[in-house]
Amino acid sequence: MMAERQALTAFAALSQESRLRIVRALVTAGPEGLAAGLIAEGIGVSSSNVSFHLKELEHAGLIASRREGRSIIYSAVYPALSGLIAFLMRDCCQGRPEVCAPAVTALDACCTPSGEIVHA
Amino acid sequence: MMAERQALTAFAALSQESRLRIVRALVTAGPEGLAAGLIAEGIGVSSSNVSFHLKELEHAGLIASRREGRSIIYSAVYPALSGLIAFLMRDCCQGRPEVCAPAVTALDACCTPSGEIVHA
DNA sequence: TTTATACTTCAATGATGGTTGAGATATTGA
DNA sequence: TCAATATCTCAACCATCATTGAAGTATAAA
Repeated sequence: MMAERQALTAFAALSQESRLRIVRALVTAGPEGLAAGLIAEGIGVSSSNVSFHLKELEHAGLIASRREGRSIIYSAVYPALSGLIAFLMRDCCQGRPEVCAPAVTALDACCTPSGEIVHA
Repeated sequence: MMAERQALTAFAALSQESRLRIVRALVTAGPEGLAAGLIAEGIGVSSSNVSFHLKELEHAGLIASRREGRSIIYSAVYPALSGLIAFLMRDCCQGRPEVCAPAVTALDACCTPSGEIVHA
């Protein structure tokens, strides 16, 4: 059960443009993750800057890192994201599931890559 | 489809202790909402302070307000919360649903009030 | 209309956060 | 070992945010 302080740290981490883009990139990249250099290139910031933000995200528990050769690979910590969602929506409907059902549906849809397939 | 800027504003709004408590209180309160005074009392801040934070949350689109007599009633905007979750987890699993399945489960469980029932 | 209640607005203060660039550390190949 | 690559640490600067208290607005009751 995620604590309030943990949730606050996570939301603070996600409230900055570069960091939100990093997390989105790692969420879509999957468990294999991405090297710091690739991330910096992808979001268009300096290496020192991406390093700062990666540390923030790691401290918040949203991403994890491992060394591979001279690269450091970062990846999303999916359970932390699940926990955050659960914290936000806990006891959301007071016995009225129709109130929070759209949220469940929205999350279910996340497993359908890149929207256009929905129209197929 | 939620835009990045909208998500950033929402996460920034949720990254402050008083505001996170306000949202949690309104999420559990349900669509009827709560009067500003009750919210201030519940989280233990001054009326001027809760007013400031309620405005922030309203600008972020996470809560809505309506006047009822001399009270102003605030309530959670559930679709905004769903949208935020969807934005964060979009394309999360790259064809591997098992990666994001725990998030779906966590959210499903939100309709089961106060956690302990999980152990039953 | 006067008084009380419920909230909001405003300005001033102190605290926190983001960016930058220079220098340091770690790994690899020549 | 030397040089190149990849990333991190640090300090300084500027910008943004939270809190407070006083004054203002809106509604309702006496």
